Amino acid sequence: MRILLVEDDPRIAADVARALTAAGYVVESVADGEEAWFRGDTEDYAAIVLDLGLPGMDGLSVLKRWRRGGSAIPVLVLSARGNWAERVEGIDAGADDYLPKPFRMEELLSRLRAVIRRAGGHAAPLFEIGDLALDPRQMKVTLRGVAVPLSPLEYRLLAYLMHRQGEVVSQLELTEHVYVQDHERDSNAIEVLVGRVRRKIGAELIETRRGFGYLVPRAEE
Amino acid sequence: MRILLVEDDPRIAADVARALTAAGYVVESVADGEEAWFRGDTEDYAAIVLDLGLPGMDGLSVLKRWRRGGSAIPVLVLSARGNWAERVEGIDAGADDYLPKPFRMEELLSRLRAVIRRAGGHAAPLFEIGDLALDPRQMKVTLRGVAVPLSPLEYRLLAYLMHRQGEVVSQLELTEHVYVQDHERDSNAIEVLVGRVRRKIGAELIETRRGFGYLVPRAEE
DNA sequence: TGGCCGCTGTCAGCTTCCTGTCAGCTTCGC
DNA sequence: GCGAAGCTGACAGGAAGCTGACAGCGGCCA
Repeated sequence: MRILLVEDDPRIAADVARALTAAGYVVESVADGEEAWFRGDTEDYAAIVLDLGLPGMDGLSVLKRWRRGGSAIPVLVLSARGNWAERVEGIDAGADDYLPKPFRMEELLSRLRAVIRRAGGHAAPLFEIGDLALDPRQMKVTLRGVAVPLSPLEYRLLAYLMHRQGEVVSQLELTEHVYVQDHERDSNAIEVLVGRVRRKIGAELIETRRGFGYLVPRAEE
Repeated sequence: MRILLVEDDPRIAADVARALTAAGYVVESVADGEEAWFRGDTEDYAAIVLDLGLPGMDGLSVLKRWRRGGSAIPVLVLSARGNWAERVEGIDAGADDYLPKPFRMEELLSRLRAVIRRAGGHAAPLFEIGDLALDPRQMKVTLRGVAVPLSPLEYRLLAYLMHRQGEVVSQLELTEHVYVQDHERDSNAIEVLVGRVRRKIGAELIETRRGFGYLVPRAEE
C-alpha cells in the first residue's frame, strides 16, 4: 500500500517513513507543498500523511486544492501540538483525521489504518471476499478460517487488490504500490507474484484482464 | 462503582470524569500525587485511573507506594504521548494496564471495564493466552501454572507483545518500548531477546511475520 | 577485595525463506 | 493460426531471522 508522506522536517520524515515501511507500507516522501500537491493530484496513494507547516505552499492550501480538485484520498493531518485553530481548519479543509505532534508511532499507524479502512468503506478492520479474509492488524490472511502464509510482497499485493476490490488494477499500479522504488518495467515480477498468491489462495480470486491488469471480483458467491 | 481519577490537567480530568459518570461510575477526581496516594491508600475504589505526569508526587511513585503497601486495587495508567521511559517504568511498576494519550474515551472505558472485571475474579492474571498468563501487578509470568523466570527486558518484551495481542508489532516499535532510549538500529538485540523469551515460554507463542515484525496470536486453543 | 552469577549486547555462522530472472509453455484476441 | 500477453516451474543469490558462544558489566556475598 502506497502512502504519500508530506513532511519538511527531515528527522521526523525519516522516522515516520521508517515506521510506515516497517508496517508494510510503501512510502514516498515529499518535503514541500508544491511537490506534494502535484504528486497527490497525479498519483494514486492509499492515504496521505500531511504536515501542515510546510515551505512552498502550506499544508492546508494543498489539502484544499486536492479537495477542490475532487480528490477523496484519505488524508491524515499532523500539526503542532495544541494548535486548535489549525485543527479546526484542517478538519474544515477536508482532513479525515488529525494527529497532534508529538505523537506515538503506533498511534499514527492505528489512525492511518482507520482512515484507510474508512475510505475503503469497510466498517470492520477486515477485508472479506467469499471465504477469504484479510486482517491488516495481524497482517494475516485466512481462507475458510485457515491461515494462509504469505510473504511480505505477496501480502502487499493481495492487500492492495482487495483494498481496491472490484476495480481493475494495472500492472504498473501494482508495481508502484508493492515496491518501494521504481522497478524494471520489462520484468515479469508482478506476474510471478500474482501466480504465487493465486497458488496459495485459489486462482479464481484474482482475475486477469488481459491488456489491462488484475482485479479481485466484487461479489463472490 | 467508585473510581479514583488522578489527573492534573483540568480539561482532561473533566472530560474523563464526564465520560465515566455517564458510564455509571461514581468518580472522585484528584489532581496531585500526595492526595492521590492518601486517598488510594485509605479509601476503597473499584479501580484507579492514574495519570503519570503529576505535581507533588509523580504518578509512578504513587503507584509504587501503593503496591509496596500491599494494595491490589486495579490501576489503569495514562501515559503521555511519546514518553517511552514512563511507559516502560509503568509496566515495571505494576500497572494493570496502560493507555497512551491521547486516547478514545471508548477505549478508556473498555479497558477500565476489563481491569475491574479481572480484579473481581481476584488475583486473576491480566493477560492470558492458552497456557500462558502474565500478571502485571506481580510482574509474573506463568506457564501451565508454573512460574517462568524472565529477566526485566524479557518481561517487558513479552508484556508489550501480550498487551497488543493479535497485532503485528514491528522490531522498531519493540525497540522503542523495551528500551528507554534509542538503541542501535542495526543490532539484532530484539531478535536475540525474542529467541530467549521463546525458549522459556515456547516458540509457538510468538509468531514471526517476516519483513513486518512479531505478534502474539489472538485465539490460541 | 575478589569471585561468582545473572543479564544483555555483539558477533559469526547458519538456516530458512523470499524473490527476480529466465526459458518455455499456454491462452487469448484478432 | 499468429503474435502478444500472461503463466509456470526451476534456480540462484541474497535478505531476514535464529542461535550458540562469548565478553563486559554490575550486583551480591563471603
